[in-house]
Amino acid sequence: MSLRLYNTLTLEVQPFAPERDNTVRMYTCGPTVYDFAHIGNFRTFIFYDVLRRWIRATGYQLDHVMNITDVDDKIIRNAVARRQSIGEYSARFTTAFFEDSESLRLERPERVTPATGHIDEMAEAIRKLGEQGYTYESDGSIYFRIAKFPEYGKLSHMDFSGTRPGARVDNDNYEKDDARDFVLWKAAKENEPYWDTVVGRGRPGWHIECSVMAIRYLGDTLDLHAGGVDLIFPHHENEIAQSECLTHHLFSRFWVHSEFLLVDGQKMSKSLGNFYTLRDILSKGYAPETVRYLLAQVPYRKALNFTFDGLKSAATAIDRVRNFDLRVKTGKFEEGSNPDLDARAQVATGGFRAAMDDDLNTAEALGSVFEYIRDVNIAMDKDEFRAGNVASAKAVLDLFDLVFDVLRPTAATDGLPDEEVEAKIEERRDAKKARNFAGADQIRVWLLDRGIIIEDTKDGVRWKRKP
RNA sequence: GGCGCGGUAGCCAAGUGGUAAGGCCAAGGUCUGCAAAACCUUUAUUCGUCGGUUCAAUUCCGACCCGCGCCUCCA
Repeated sequence: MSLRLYNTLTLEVQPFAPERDNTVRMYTCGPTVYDFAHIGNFRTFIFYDVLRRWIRATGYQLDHVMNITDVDDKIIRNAVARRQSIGEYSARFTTAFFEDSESLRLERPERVTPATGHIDEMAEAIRKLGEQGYTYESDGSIYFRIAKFPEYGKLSHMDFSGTRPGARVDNDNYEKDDARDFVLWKAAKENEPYWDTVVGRGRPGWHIECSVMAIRYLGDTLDLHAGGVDLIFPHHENEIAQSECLTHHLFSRFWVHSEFLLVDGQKMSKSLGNFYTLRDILSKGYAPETVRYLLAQVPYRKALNFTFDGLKSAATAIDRVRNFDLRVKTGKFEEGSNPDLDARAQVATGGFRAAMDDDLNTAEALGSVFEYIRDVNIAMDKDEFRAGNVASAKAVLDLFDLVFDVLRPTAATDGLPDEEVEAKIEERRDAKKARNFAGADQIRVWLLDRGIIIEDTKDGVRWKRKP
């Protein structure tokens, strides 16, 4: 079985493979850096990351481009309010975004492209669209005339044929011929940053940056374009219109969209005020990988209701896998190998792969891992697990961690050094030998207070740091 | 109103035309000096409601109810 993905264009799950050679050309809509990203935003970025990792696990190379929207109305508004340039203002949040991404263990796309680094190319694209008659000007701004693109609506599956033209006014008070027309280029206004370009003085509309940067780096036709479901209309619909009128080629073969993160059953959003940033969560003492696990475990096309109970549950589930990992890596097993257990591992990895191939069904993939863990724990309890089975157990854990990447605890900044922990464990061992259990328990509590958890096993003492 | 998604145990959640994975929580138990970890048992005669097709439906069809999202900036 090979990778299949739900394509918003066709509303079907379809086999996915790159069109040319072995490289997947993928574009994802990145953050608008006007504020800290919230964990709803990060649900989508984690989805990109899982998708990336599984595309590579499938055996493809990746050329993944993600934009940074570093010029837009909110950035301008906030920068002006602080008497900063938009560059100064957005730099801070771009940095914060990548810090958060790193703590969530998100792989960095092959190319990260800021909008402000591509203004002239956007202007040139707009000029070309104008040459071909797809645009019109109004008060110095340039609009895309959707009436010229009959396929408009094919992604969002909306029918615009009955849309009546008429003078309507959008939020920015720009005049448009048709309510659905969208702005490609905004005329310079007072107190706003602008660029002098072949289409005049002003700044780009939002949608054009993605079209221009995607085509520039990945070619006329992408294999895959991803984003949150709220971008289907109008953003991605507009990208298609611009791009396909520009190149006269299909813009993207696959469109893949992640569902929302909800809070109290409602979309998490800045405007509703019901959002948490990653920093909010971490300050409550949760490890970033807990957030990663929580957001990755629910398949990306299902809305996920965020709760702190869910977060706690995620932390415990990670612990279960880590305990098993520790048991595999530190256990003392008899020589030899139990063929049944290697076969069992095969079933687990096979189930995991099949689930991931099926439109990234992470929930089912996890089921496969947890069933394996239970069976092997049982085998270990019965002393049926052999040293020769360690390799296949590690293979299951490696496959799990290739996607979920939560086994490694985020390093505590102020932990007790390993040597001190070992020394204390030695001290406790002596106390136990002398049957001084009170003393031994005291040491255990002392260590626990410092985040060290001691476990006595028949093979000796095992310890770990509290997550 | 149009388009799309969803309603499965206390919570999260997978799934198939033949009788419900997995995780968390809870209770009891095994093991242990005590813990921890691990394991065992218990927890949905039932999958929003009502019809239909079928030998058989949670899974297919229809109607209805409820929730969410997009249709305006938005992951």
